[in-house]
Amino acid sequence: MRPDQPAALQATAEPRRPQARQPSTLRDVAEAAGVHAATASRALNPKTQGLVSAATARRVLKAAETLGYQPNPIARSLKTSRSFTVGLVLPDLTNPLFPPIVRGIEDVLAPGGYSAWIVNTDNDPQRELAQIESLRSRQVEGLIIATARLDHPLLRKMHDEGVRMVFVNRRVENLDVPTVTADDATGIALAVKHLADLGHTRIAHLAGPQSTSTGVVRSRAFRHAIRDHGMADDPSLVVECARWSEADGAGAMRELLGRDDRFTAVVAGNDLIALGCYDVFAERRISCPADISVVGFNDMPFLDKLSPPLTTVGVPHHDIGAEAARMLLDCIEQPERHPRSVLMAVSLVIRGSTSRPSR
Amino acid sequence: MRPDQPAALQATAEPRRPQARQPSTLRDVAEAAGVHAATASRALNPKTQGLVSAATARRVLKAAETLGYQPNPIARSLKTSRSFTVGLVLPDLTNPLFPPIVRGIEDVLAPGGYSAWIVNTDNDPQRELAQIESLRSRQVEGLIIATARLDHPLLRKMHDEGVRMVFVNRRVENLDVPTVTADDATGIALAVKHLADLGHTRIAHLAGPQSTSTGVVRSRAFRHAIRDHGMADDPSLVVECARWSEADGAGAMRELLGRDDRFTAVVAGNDLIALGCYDVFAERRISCPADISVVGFNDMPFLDKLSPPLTTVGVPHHDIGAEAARMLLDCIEQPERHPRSVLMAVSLVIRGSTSRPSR
DNA sequence: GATCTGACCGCACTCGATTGCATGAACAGC
DNA sequence: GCTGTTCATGCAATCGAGTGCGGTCAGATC
Repeated sequence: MRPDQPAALQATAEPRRPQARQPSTLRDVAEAAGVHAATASRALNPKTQGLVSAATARRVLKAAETLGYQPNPIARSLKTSRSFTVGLVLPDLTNPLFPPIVRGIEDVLAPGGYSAWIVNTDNDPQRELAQIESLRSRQVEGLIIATARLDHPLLRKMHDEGVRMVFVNRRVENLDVPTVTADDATGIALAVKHLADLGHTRIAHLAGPQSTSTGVVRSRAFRHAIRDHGMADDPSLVVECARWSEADGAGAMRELLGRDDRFTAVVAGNDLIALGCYDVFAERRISCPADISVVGFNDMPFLDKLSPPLTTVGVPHHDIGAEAARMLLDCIEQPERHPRSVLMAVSLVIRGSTSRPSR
Repeated sequence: MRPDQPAALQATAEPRRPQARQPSTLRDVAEAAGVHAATASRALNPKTQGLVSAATARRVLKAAETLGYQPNPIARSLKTSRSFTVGLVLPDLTNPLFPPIVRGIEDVLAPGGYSAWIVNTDNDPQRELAQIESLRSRQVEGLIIATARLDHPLLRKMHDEGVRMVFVNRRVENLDVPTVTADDATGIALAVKHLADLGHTRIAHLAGPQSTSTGVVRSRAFRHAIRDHGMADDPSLVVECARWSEADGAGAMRELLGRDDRFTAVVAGNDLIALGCYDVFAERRISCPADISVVGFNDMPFLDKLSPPLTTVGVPHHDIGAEAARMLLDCIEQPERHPRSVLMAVSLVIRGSTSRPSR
């Protein structure tokens, strides 16, 4: 004590910013309850509560309550090497396909006490590596991956290292990792059938990247469906897009129109590619669906407000996310359980971009 | 060594899952370099590297390199109480307005070595509290908040506690927190001027929630602009939406049509509200823009593909996020610097939903 | 009354990195 | 040859929580 020093000076010495009264720790609780920190720890943890007498447990709980004690997740993670966090690896959050999936994931994780950490890779392997390393160094307990390519050494290596993961939408060739995808083949079959029923006989396909399982499955399903309906499997009616993007969809559509304009309908690899078609239609004053019908895939938000509203294959975004999260939690909490993969049911959403052919 | 035991059995004893050879620690590096862990720590940290001789620093760096050493962020956080993580509090990620903002934030954070942790509140104060507490317990170094309401006790309390934060899009009444918003008033003025120039004389406004600063600023700007153009400030032409949603926008439009259908144009509080108008137009076979012109706000993605393409006020989403992140980093790294707020410039994006009035 | 049992609790260490302090060596100056 | 610096490095504590092990004490048993 130095009574000669003005109190005011002492006060101004420290609190430049109103110090967020630092949260109480386990030791504080222990002290308040008159026990050792170890005892407080056991009393607070349901799994070890039996090691403590009921009376002291109550005292500790009460102390924790009045102090508003919140365990420090960082300290806990350091000691237990658990984080109750999972990583979510997306190509790009601005693709409207993903936010509903994210919400589905979070809705399942939250009740289990887990949270998701979202990163974007922009389909750049460098970025992907950096982001995944960042997630792993933060002790995520598993990863939900939406960026898989058929040939994906990084993911293959991680699988060999025993990293727990679940794929959504896409898979890696010959890699036995639990996966949840839409039933792509059925979706494409529905789309082709719809067009065939309308009377289309020359149907083109703007395929997604053949470096992704989704692109391969959908384009293979397209060719099967075409033949199933007695049409010729004409390779000149299939164009591959390098990426799942509007710009690539537009490019592919221009390519297609350059090759042959006698087709009357297009099955796009996904909705963004279909949007690319719309761009080209606007450019060249092609009328949809009068001149060309278009079907998309995914039923991402707001398609019903397009001009014309896009006919597409509806997939249960939210459920896909939820199911992926459930699968990952299973991997974490019941490692012995055999991993499973699921196909989610799809349905055709018929809107204004498809009609009978006019030619 | 127990040569009597078959090697195969030894192999199967342990590695059910190919153990992710655990990452090397600072002690491993120190040992490899033949120094103490403390020395290794100093050698690896640029700020303390001067305390170590150049020769040992080199040895340590090399050892770290060959071992592929990555510092454990959890242990570091525990000791330094820094996390290089900021929290990002959104109402709902599925609102297409936010993903581009998120990307803007990440683009600024990443070069600084920071990451963002995204949470959704669904505008539910309970959830918001829980999510923010979760973020704070994870030692986030600051928060970027997109859920502010004019009256927001939680945020006010956090500000009093010295929590570093930045608001985006909206603010809290009388709370001096750095904020980055679009120039709402100018945007609305541009919209009204555009409609007035087209010849509209009865212009309605579907206001956003008046519990948000954005809702208040935009509706006030609307009334000012109306008077500036010599029109009557008729309260029956303004309807408030309870939330910034398509459904509420539709409800408000129905209400407006019930009151008076002589208006020829609508300034919607934001794009989602404008989409609600589209829904009602479809419902009642009202033609846009022939019967009623509509202007939105925000220029969220894909509006150009609507039918009709929506005229709206364009805001620099990416830059808003980037600027918010910069401001937060300033708060963190230069606490003495006086906080600033910025208005981002907007521009009118004229598309097909506005035309001269037909009546 | 000595011994045993078992419930309860505290000690001390650990997780991995950081940092104040102390030690030691090398070297200059007298 | 002795003292005083300076620089490099090691020691040990710390962040907050979790946990193996051992100690204490009450009550039961013979």
